[in-house]
Order: sequence, then C-alpha cells, then structure tokens
Amino acid sequence: MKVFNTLSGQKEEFVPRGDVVTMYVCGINPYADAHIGHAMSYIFFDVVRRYLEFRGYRVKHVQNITDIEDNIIAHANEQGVSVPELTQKYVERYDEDIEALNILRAHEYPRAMGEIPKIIEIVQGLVEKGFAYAVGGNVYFRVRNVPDYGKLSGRSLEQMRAGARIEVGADKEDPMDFLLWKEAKPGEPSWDSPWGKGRPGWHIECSAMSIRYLGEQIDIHGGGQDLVFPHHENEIAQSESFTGKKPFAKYWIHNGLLQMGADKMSKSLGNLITIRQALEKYSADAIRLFILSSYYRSPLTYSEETLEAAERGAERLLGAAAGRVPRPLGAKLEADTYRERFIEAMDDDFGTAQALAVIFEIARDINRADEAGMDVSDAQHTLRELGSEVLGLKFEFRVYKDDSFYAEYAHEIDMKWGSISTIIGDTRNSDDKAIKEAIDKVDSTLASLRDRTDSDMELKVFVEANIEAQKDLRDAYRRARQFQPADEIRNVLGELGVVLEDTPQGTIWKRKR
RNA sequence: GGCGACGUAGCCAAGUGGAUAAGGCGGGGGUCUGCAAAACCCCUAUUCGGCGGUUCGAAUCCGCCCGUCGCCUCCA
Repeated sequence: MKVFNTLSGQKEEFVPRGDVVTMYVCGINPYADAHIGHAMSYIFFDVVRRYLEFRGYRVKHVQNITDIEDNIIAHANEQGVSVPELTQKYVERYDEDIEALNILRAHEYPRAMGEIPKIIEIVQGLVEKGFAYAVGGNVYFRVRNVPDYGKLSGRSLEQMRAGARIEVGADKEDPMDFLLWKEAKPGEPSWDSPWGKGRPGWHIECSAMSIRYLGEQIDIHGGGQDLVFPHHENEIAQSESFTGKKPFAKYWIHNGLLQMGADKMSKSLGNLITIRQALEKYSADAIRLFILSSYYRSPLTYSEETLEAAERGAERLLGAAAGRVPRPLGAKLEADTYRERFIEAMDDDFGTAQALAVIFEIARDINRADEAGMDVSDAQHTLRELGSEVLGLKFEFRVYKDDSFYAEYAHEIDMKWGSISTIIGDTRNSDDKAIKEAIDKVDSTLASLRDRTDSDMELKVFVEANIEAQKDLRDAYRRARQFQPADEIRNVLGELGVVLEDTPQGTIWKRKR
C-alpha cells in the first residue's frame, strides 16, 4: 500500500510503526457550522481510516477540537455569549453533521480547554531546552534553534524571512518565531501559568493532544493543504524539539481544497455552503460520491451540476444494491475480480476515483446479470461491503428536508383529484370489488387530509397514506386493464412531484428529483 | 516576489512511456414495458491547453509559451 507523504514529496510504502496505526487529523474550531470544504477533509480521512481497518489494521483516530482561540473569543463577544456556550453549541451541531455524513467517530475528541496542563508542560519543557523564550506574558518558539525548520513545506527560513508580508513582532527575536502561550487581555478567558494569566498559542494544542493521546511519535497526521504552513510546520518544530524524537509523524497526508467558483471555500471569504445546507439538497451518499470521485490531493470545485450528477449516480448504486428476486439456481456472478481491482486502486494512495469506477462496474454487471437470470447475491454483497464499509455509503435514498412538498401536496390534491373524478366516477359503480374498495380508501385518506388542522404534525403521514391509496387504486385499474384511469392517476401524482415505478416486486413511489 | 499544483469529451474525472484514452452525469438511438419509469444494449475525445524537442514509440519525459488555482496571514 502506497501513501503520498508531504514530508518526502513522494509516494511511500505504508509501514506503520507498531501494531496500532495512530492517526491524528486536524479538526474544527467550533464558532460556526462546518462547511463542505471541511466535509471534504473529514470524509476523505474517514475513508482512510475505513480502508486501513478493511485491510486489517487496528486504527486509533484522534481529532482535536480547538475551543479556545482569537476567533472564538471574538464571535462569543459578538453574540453576547460565553466561550463555552458558543463552542458547545457548535460542537453539538458538528456531531450531527458528522453522523449525517456517515463519518465514523474518532476515538477521542480532546478539547484545547481540557488540555491546558499538558500544554503548559510542553511550553515549559521547550523553554527549559532553549527552544522557547518568554517576553512578558508571551512565550515564543525560537525557530532558529531548529536547523530543519521548513522541511514539511519545503521552504527555508531565509526564503520566508524575505517574504514581504511577514510582520516583525516587536518583542520577537526572529520574525518567524511563533507564539506558544499568549498573555490574556483583561476580560478574556485565561489560565494561570508560569508566565502569568494567558491561553495557548495557535499550534501548541495539536502537539499536546497528539502526544498525550497517541504518543510522542505517530503514524499519520492529516489535514487540509492550507495547514501545511504554518500550522503543521510549527507542530513538527515544537513536538520534535520537546520530545527529541523524529519524526513526530511518519506520514503527513494533506487533502486538496474545495473551490467555490474561482476561490477556495473558506470562513474568511464567506463563500461557503455549510454541510447542513448541502444535506437539505443532496443525500450523504451523493456528497461522498462527489468528494471521492476525484483524487484527494487535487482541488475540487463545488457545483450544483456536479452534485446533481453524483445524486443520480448514488441512486443507480442503490438500485443495483437493492433486493432482487432470489435465484439460487442461477449461475453465480463472481465478485472476486472487482474486489481485487478495488483494492489495487485504493492501495495506490487511496485512489478513490478508480475504486468508484470499479463500484459502478459492479452495479452495471449486477443489473445485467440479473436480467440474464443469474444469481447476483454475492456481487450485491460485495457492492454493499465495499461501498458501505470502505467508502461509507449509506445506500439510502435522498432525504428531503425543509421543503414544502407535503404542504403543497396537501394543498393541491383536492383540486387535482376533483379534475379526474369524472373519470373515476364512471367506474365508481363498477362490479370490480377491488376497484371499489380502493376508491373508498382514497376517499377516506383525502377526508383525513382535509380534516387535519394546519398545525397537524402528522401531515407527512396523511400525505403518504393518500399516495399509497392512489397507488393501490391505480394497480386495481391496471389489473382490470382499465388503463385510462390508471394513467390519469399517475399523471396527477406526477404533477404533484410523485413518480410511480412498476417493478417486479410491485409498484413503488418516489419523490421526483 | 518566493514555493507548489493543475489544464483530458457538453460537464465532472481516472490514466503519467507502449497494443481499443477508465468511470460517472448529460445527449442521441434501441430493447423491455399496456403506456411510462427503472434497468440493459449501441453511439457520443483518431485525441489529451499551444508550439518545439527526446524516443522505434508520449496525454504521459524535457524546454518555452498561454491559461487557472493554492500556500507564503486565521483557515479542512
């Protein structure tokens, strides 16, 4: 299995350091809802973890929550709430997002606020070893004492010092020195430390959590490409200086960034779609397919058209994985070669795009073989296993949220139904008992739909009961070979956004996409 | 200014020296179906931003040019 390591700039054979693969992925700053760009990172690393486990590794996955820093304080002040109130709210919302996207929970989600003693211990250690110095209540990391500083991002101190945009802090020894501990201003959240009241700097919490929960050296450290410098570069410097052990992380894996139009999607640019907004329009499977359909290191551009395409793809996979008439006596569609090709693709630096191509081929061949009367149960099992276990697909239809489908349906059905009742009327006194009963059922579901109050929480139930009743009525007409009323019912439902499909297992209804 | 990535069909996107350039979406035609839908079958890049070069052979390597983007500052 090969993995691209940012540290070496090339693909390397993946050989973990011990029995358990230790993996640290940079997480959220909880002061706003996570957006699709975050989803890209977390879905990708979710697949990394799932694939490692699929290949038989045990994985320990830790993801930090940085719940104290400047932006958080600013947002809390703006909203007039305390920092813990703000962060708790967004951590909870993040948990919901993660679950909705079918991302496996990390084994630990340490929060910066809970790691202050470890952070102080590391800062103290760095000071004692000469890698850090205090100026007043601030403690800075002394970059020039680290000869290989810049090795991750491939730049030298000289290059960086020459950069025109680096501000020289008045009290820093070197413009590239960075803050480990920040003196608190009056009214800000703070903790006692050997340097007075203050809070952690911007990179130290990740070192502290990684060391505390995974050990001084780990296998995989991941995050978005925008974290390579300065965040991860500084993590390496402070961690390796503190422990005296190299490398801090054996494999550095960075995903490309999501583009929004011409720019990257980011909080600071404000050009973002949150995970929740996306989930109102697209299924989790479609979002995962969208993200996994390209190489993780390439940038990806958000577009409705591409998400919609992914949605249709997800529907096709679902169709192929869904139940079939069992054919135990038919020839078996073998699935081993697909599995081998899937593994081959994933082994090459998580080639999810090619792995997905294999997934779609399984789907096509299942449909084809099923039509030819073969037993496709093994292939379906493989499709579901690779799709859900490794790629994290749910194989569920899109869940429509926060739209007005049910209300509109309830509002319009009476009028629509009235317009076809003349056709129905001709058959109302039919001898066909099934048709008569089905008509009565439709009438009664319509009555209950009419009688409900607007505040009725059971709107969805009533609407679906009515759709079911109409579907059954149409089937009764079809069995009686009365196609005109049958087609009329289908047309009316179609105008209301409901599609009827006749399958070997009977007629099913779906929301129109 | 420095460092880096990318440019493949209408759209998304694999492939990175060799035999017919994956896969998805869309489009066209067909099979099936009472009619639809779904599914399946066929077609949809003689060509990989442009121009040169290396090679028996290049989308794949080298050079130049054009274009797009990221990082260098909080950021997945």
